[in-house]
Amino acid sequence: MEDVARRAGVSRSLVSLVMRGSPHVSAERRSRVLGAAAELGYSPNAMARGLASRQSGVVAVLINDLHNPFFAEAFDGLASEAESMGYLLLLGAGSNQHGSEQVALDGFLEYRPDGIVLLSPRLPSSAIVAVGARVPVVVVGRAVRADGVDCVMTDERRGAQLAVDHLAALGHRRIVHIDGGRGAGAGPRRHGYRRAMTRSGLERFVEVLAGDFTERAGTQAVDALVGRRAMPTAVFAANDLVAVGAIDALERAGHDVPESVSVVGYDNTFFAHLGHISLTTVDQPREEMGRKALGLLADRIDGKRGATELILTTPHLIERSTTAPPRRR
Amino acid sequence: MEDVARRAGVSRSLVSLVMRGSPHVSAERRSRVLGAAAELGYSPNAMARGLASRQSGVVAVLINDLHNPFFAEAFDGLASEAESMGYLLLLGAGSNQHGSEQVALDGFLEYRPDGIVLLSPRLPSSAIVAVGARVPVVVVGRAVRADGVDCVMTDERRGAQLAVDHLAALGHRRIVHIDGGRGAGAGPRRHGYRRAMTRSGLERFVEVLAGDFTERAGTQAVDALVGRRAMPTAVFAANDLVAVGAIDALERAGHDVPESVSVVGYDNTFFAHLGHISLTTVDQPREEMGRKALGLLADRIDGKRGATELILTTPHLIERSTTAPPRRR
DNA sequence: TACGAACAATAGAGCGCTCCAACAATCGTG
DNA sequence: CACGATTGTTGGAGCGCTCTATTGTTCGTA
Repeated sequence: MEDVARRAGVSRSLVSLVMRGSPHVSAERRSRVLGAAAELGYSPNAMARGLASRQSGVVAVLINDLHNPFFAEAFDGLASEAESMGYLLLLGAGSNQHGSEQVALDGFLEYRPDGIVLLSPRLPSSAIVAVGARVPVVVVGRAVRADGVDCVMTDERRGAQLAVDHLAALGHRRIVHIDGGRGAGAGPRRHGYRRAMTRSGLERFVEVLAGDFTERAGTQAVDALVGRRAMPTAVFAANDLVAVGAIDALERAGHDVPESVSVVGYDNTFFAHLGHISLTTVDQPREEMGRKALGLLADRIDGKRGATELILTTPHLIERSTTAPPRRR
Repeated sequence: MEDVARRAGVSRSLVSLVMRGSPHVSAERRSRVLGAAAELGYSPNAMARGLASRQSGVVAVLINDLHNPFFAEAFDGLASEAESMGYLLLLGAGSNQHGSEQVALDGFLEYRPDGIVLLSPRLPSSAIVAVGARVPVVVVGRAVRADGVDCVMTDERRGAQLAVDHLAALGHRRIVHIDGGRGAGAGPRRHGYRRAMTRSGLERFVEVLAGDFTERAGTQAVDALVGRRAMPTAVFAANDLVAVGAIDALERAGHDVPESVSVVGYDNTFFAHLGHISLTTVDQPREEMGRKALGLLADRIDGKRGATELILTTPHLIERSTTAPPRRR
């Protein structure tokens, strides 16, 4: 910076102003500085800038499981918004190991990001509250009540209800739910399933199979199901990955989908619409959620808002080919 | 840090040594410092550290298309290796817009990462060479010859040959290739296809359809194909997404896969093995590629190696259910 | 007992930038 | 035409840390 200033015949401060795009610089000097910078191949040092200005221009994003396309799609929304707002995204993926999410989070904090987005975290709420006290946080896919923590999530209960109602309307009664275990949003979906079943008068058919947000969990849950005297006629899976795993296991065991068993997923991730899969599923507006998350964060960083906010997006049922009326006995 | 030092009754320098895990600190003082840090809720400031030490501990990763599961899987390898080496990963996803990859790259450079990993970049080689001159770079999925730039890629020609040979052995002759356009690795795959066709004596059947590494490209290419007097009996797609798009379009047009047309993909991404898709494809060791990329980078950062290196991984054919002998006329 | 080696701890300079207060130059206004 | 207001520019302090050189201590060895 010193060199650029000397070459342009101005002070270091003026170069700084130009680099930050200040309007209080004469056109002539601006172009002289820019010229000198280009000639010298100067690129500002973001670390020094961050240190001096006490803000980094970085938003850290913690992704729970990169393999789930849901995150890629939500990230798209984050990225497009971040780009237009001039934030750089620092991404960390917590591997499935226990506690690794916390480690990644602590690492992030050292870089003093201006804000943090947690995508479907499995972190204990206490950890999230603690972070929220230090830096603005937006949680996606899960509700956390704490100062400095905003949330963006789908109305999961409603989503579950859509799935169950659809199946019930087709005539299904034995509808089981393979849940998402301790994953973000799994709880509300489970509750929503229970409530919807009750509302449809199917309380005695309620059955929740322990799962996880992975394909493997879907397979395992179905494997445990197969061979029962009374198979369910429909499965409501915690997400699309689970659904796909479940379908695989069902067909392997000789149960056609949807002729013999109907399956509904959740998320409407990209592979749900592939011709060969054509999964009936509950759509979440993933990109929009990402965009809104960054919007909330930016507002809070700019101090535009004090009260915490919870944005609830609306789920929609996407009917495809994995659901049909139950087979006549 | 000053506060911690005062509280522990030591100098700032000593606190610094403790925070960096130096071995030349007495156990007693170390625990005193650690204790004081914990009481004060002190967390080191990575920006200041980076500024003073002239290294950031950050590796920037530029991903071309987050939607392609290939990248998520390669990123896994990167992340696990980065974690064990103590690097933090800064991730940027170039959206499909032209030039946005360059913008993201320039943004990264301001944070003075210790190294950069480019996953299947579409950047012009000249841009990569320029970056390589400033900071260690590893390119995955594409060969770039330049100082300071190492590469990790699959032997694409061999991969293409595996696909073509498999189809030829089944008896196919009209084998078309939907290519990956200007995407990384698309060129070598295209060449490999041509060469393999020639070697199998199928030179006159060579036909390359312009594509891209997306599902949509596969659909469009097939749509343009359908309705010809002489349909090909097999399609070699540039990657799994293209393959899946192609299959969709084929079935929609009434051509069963594999009975009427065989399809081979490339990458063996997670959805290729899903029961309903069961795509025959060419496997690339994605995680391993990620790990090796970070290994190369770390070696270069540590100055362990001067010469540039190109790691070529070996592709394997995974036979599943989208290929079969051509239908008898 | 004396001496250099190894270790433990410290002071102080400086990393590349932003920010604040201060300043000169130009402007409009009564 | 003198005055404060505005605009453009500058020097210098300081962000929170690391690093080098230096000093004080303890140890093993002759």
